[in-house]
Amino acid sequence: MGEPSGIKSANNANKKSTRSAPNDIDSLMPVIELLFFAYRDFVSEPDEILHAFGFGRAHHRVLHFVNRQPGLRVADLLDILKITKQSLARVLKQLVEEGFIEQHAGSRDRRERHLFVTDKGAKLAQDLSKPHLKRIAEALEKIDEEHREAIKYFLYSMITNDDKIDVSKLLGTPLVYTRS
Amino acid sequence: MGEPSGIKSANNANKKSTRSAPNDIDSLMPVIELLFFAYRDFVSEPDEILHAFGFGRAHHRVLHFVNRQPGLRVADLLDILKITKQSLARVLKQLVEEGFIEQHAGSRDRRERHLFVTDKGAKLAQDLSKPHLKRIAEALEKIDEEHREAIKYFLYSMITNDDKIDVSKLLGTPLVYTRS
DNA sequence: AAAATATGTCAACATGGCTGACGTAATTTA
DNA sequence: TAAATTACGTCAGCCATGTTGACATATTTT
Repeated sequence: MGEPSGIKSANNANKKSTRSAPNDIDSLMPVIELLFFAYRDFVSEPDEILHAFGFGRAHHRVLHFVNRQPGLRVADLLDILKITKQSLARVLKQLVEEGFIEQHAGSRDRRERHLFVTDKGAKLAQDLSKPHLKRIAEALEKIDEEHREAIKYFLYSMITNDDKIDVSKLLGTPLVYTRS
Repeated sequence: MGEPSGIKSANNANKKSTRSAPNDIDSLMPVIELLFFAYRDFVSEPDEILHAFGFGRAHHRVLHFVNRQPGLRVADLLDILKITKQSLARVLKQLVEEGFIEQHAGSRDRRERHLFVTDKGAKLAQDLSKPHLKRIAEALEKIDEEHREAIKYFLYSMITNDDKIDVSKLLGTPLVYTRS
């Protein structure tokens, strides 16, 4: 993540760059609403696919993160999803029973359950990611690299401070967020 | 919305600007995840406030949009939220009964119910928006105007095409999205 | 041997989606 | 003007997914 070139590191030192984009309520409210609309529609296509499998968004999230990080432990998943183990257990159990995810006891610590997608699970994860990747690719295609960094930086900034480090590790970004 | 300066209007004509930001899966996946984490944490603070009132996210959405657009009709709200009237009725009823929202029959068409927040409703809407505005303001403070436009453009791009016009109208943005 | 940890499970509850069916008042249309 | 359509409300029930609390089991750490 870090701070791309266009990100101000000083405290609003550059007056000019802030022109016509004040941080008043009327400028910020549309961003709140854009986040709502973006998320509303972003999840809509996967939701339809999931429904055909008798699954829901909760299954999607589990499958996604297990697919992306093979060997993830249950505890890791709880940290990522921020739900209770009972909530997770319900959907994870279904995914395991229906052959989308496999569990293997840890070799060093055999209490741990390491999670892996099966071929079937990988296939579904890929199908679910397709509409997401398409939306994002089509949007970013028209956006310069510098701006893409700003977009990622903005989304990253929406994360609660205490969780930023965890997320940046998870995303494979070695940089730790620091306030300017 | 429109297309800010940094947005490419040609079909990837400028090779240089795309360097080190390919649209491969490994570059795009973190954006999917950032959207998840951003939303997960974005709603977390309002959720806590709502809980103290015995309300949930559904109440928040209704209150937010009615507050932002006084006189909104029930049908408008259904279009915005994309839920069924039965789902809306449940939360709207509570908000009306508890004095956060008022309904007034339309003057031209008396079948219509126009919705307005009461003072109490406006106060709660404001309290709920505070953590949102804070997160966004702090993030955007460090971001140049040009990049801010890119961020809004990106979020707008996540919206399903058929709904883009509605949203741009709602946001008070006169520009209609057009593909380049 | 005792304590802590990782995970699983049972039971019950709340929120907020959904479908389907039906009702009522007001407006529009044939 | 009678009939159709529209805007909205409501009843009933189902499903997904969040919650809390309590307890069990295996394994590792102290």
